[in-house]
Amino acid sequence: MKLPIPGQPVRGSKSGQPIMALLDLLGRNWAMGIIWHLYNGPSTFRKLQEYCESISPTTLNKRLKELKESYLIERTLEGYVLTQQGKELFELIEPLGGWARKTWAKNFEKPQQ
Amino acid sequence: MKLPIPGQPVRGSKSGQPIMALLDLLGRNWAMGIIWHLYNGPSTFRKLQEYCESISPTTLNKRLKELKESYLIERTLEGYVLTQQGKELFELIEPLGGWARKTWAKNFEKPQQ
DNA sequence: AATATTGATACATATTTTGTAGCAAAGCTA
DNA sequence: TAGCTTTGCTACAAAATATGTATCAATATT
Repeated sequence: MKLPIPGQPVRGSKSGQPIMALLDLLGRNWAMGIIWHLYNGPSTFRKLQEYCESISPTTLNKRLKELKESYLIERTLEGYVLTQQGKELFELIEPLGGWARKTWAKNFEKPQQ
Repeated sequence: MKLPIPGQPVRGSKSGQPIMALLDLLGRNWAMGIIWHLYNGPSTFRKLQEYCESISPTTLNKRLKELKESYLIERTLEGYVLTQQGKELFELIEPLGGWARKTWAKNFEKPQQ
């Protein structure tokens, strides 16, 4: 899958508006999950495989490459880590957690008896 | 593709933590793009097809169904619209737009001469 | 009554992901 | 130093998804 690059055509925008490029990147299987997990600290390839419970190594490797090329993660001696920008991005996504739990999940609760 | 429901196993979490269910849902092709476009107001199926420049009707229809069943959009006489929760979700995602443009996109600019 | 628009479906093809196996490199252990 | 283990990753077939084009029935418009 082609790396979505702001300013170049991406899925959703021929002109490659940055937000569309970002949504294309983040909208790929597991991309946000990887960022989510890495916020807790460095993680090895195998640890990420465990965390992301059903990711295949092929896909994990593809996502890691894409996120690296997008300046969101990097590989260090300790394993994969978020870059400064990766952390910023996580912090933007982070509020979804509380909302999902406090608001959205309520829709799916079984009706009380 | 199975609808990800909080509290049930989803990609990324056997226990179906709400955030994982949400990331699974939003991580599907075009899901965030659809929400993004609908924030501007009601839109018909055909309009969405235009906006989401290369979505196929099959996929659009699938995403619309999923987002409806997830209480994020609904169909009215005016077309598809965000529900209250859909708007809340958009507002959580919205800051990504500015960040993508002001921070992230800079990485990809051609080096100055 | 004829035409256009809309929300969708059918279906073949293309793309992506999974799942399993396995490999080479590096680190430990005896 | 010879064997285990762990790690990051690749191969590859099978399964799941998405695309692209055609088309349809229902409704709106002229």
